[in-house]
Amino acid sequence: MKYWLMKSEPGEFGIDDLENRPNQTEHWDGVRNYQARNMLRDDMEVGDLVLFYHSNCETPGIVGIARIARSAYPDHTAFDPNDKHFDPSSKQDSPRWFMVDVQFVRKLKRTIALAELKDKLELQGLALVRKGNRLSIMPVGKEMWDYILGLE
DNA sequence: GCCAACGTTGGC
DNA sequence: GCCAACGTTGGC
Repeated sequence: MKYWLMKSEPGEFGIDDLENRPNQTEHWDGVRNYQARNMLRDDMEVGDLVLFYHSNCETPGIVGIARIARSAYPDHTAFDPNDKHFDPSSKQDSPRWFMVDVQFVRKLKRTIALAELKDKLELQGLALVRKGNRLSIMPVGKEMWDYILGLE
């Protein structure tokens, strides 16, 4: 089993939104970055666990845990001209973009803020804390996973 | 709202 | 293939 971190803007789709979805499950659409896509498409498997991260908000940080409920399949929002993630170069018979389904597991007791994570020597290898990092999906090693949840 | 960092596009 | 211009991400 693998571990991940996925970013979302709570104003768009936050941990509370996931918790309140039917089945507490939602597809994770809109990934439009090749590096993130490749990991999502090639490496994410059902049962993998995810740190749910809130970005672009008052206190950016990790707020909950989710699990992968379905592995990659074509991101249909890329086919829809009315969707803000529309990409005319993604075709039905050769999709460029993919998504997975993510299921709510639990919220953390508190937000583990980015500012706090940045201070930890143990996490210096994590892409999240590197300056200028913009990757919205990234792998998290088991040791870092355990360490981060130990901060809760 | 500002702006640094980064990715993508397209002219050459 | 280079690189300037532009768009986006996301912390602050």
